[in-house]
Amino acid sequence: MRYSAQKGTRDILPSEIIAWHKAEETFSRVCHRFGYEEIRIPTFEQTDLFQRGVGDTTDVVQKEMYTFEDKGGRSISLRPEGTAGVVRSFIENGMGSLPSPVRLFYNITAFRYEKMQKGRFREFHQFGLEAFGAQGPDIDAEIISVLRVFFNEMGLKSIKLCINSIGCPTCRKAYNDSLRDYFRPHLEEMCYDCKSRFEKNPLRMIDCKVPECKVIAANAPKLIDHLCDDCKAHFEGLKERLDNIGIEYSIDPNIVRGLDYYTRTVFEFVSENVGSQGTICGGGRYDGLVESMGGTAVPGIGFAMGVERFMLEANSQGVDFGKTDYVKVYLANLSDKASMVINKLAYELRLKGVGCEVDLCQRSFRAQMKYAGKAGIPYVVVIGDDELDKGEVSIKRMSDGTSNTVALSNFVEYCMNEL
RNA sequence: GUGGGAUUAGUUCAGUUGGUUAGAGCGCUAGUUUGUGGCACUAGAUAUCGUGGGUUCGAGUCCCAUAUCCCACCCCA
Repeated sequence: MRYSAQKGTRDILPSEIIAWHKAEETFSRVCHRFGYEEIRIPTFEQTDLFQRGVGDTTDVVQKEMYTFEDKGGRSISLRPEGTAGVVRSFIENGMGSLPSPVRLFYNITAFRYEKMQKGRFREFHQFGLEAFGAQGPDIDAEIISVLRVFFNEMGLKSIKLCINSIGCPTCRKAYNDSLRDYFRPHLEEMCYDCKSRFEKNPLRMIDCKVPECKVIAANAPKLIDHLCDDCKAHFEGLKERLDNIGIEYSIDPNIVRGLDYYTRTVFEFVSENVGSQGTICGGGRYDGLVESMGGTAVPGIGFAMGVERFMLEANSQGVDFGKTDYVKVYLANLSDKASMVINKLAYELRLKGVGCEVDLCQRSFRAQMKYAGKAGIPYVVVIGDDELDKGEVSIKRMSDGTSNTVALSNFVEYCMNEL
């Protein structure tokens, strides 16, 4: 045990990969069904892209990025999320001139230098999606419904949707003023951090974890009650659309996304079972982001789902991912002569698209049967000198032990059609 | 960044107040009279007991350090 996987990284072994394929395939299928197309973006970008895109003041950028200098002296960072890179690509490739909306999805790894715990890794996977150029709440409802369809297709029940609006820069400014009015009389009783937050970012005072502050903050005005008319109309529009298509949600005024770029709609899909890492998916609108990263003013919206967390939830809900059936038939040999014929047959089967296995370990016949049984291979054909003489083989179905006799000359075709 | 638990075979774990060659289940390999698997039975392989120090006649067991894993807080996906 010389080497072990680095902290926060893990191997996804063959026993798990079935579930991953199912999830990846389902996500991509559902996205395609809505008109989204896949994009693949680089694993690293220049550090500045994330500082600007994700936000200089966020925890993610301040202390969780894998940043290093390359041999040309450039500061490079492994992507901590997908949106910044997709926005960069959108601008760089002139996608603004494509018919709106431009809808993209992705399946990426991302990297955050964090202390690990359940459902949190340093290298982790995200399914994500971004849509550019749609202003109104229809697209908000659409991306939420992408997720609902995905969960439904995967057989997941009871994933709770929480929505909120965090307004636009205009209403946030007004809201900050009313927050200061509220907190000003209580400021003396509050913690050091909150006192310093008071001027800079009173929004943060709301989710302070110090018990005394919590009591005071409980009755603070909610941003959602102080939205400007446009933002309020947008939020009402979203609720109306979700109601219309029958997607349930609850409004959680405490959802404040950790990434700076969000505006208006923010939402989360939360596990109802588990607690702390229960946020399976988070997303929202980012109307100012493209412009702030050097593009034209184009509204955007997207989400990212933590695939590891999704898997955790799927497993705890007992989702059945099925099993693979790549190998259809095992060709057991009874002699060296038969083994030669078998190798030829196996090659031909594989050329024709039938998965099969043969003995590679010089095992006894009995051991070959044991192997085929343990490997879960559904059919076994035994070939020895008798079969070669008669020109006939019998194909045994392992599930019930019954067998069929087939002419050797017809064997490949039989496998292609019947197994 | 703060706090808690753990580390013994491929894996899950046992290991008494410190005392001889460190155990079990599962898995793996082979076999149970030579041509039909899953069950059962028999045999076998595999451990520098996380690493480095220390105490002791003697350490898997006690002490110190360190690494790693797991979990919670914070934050997030």
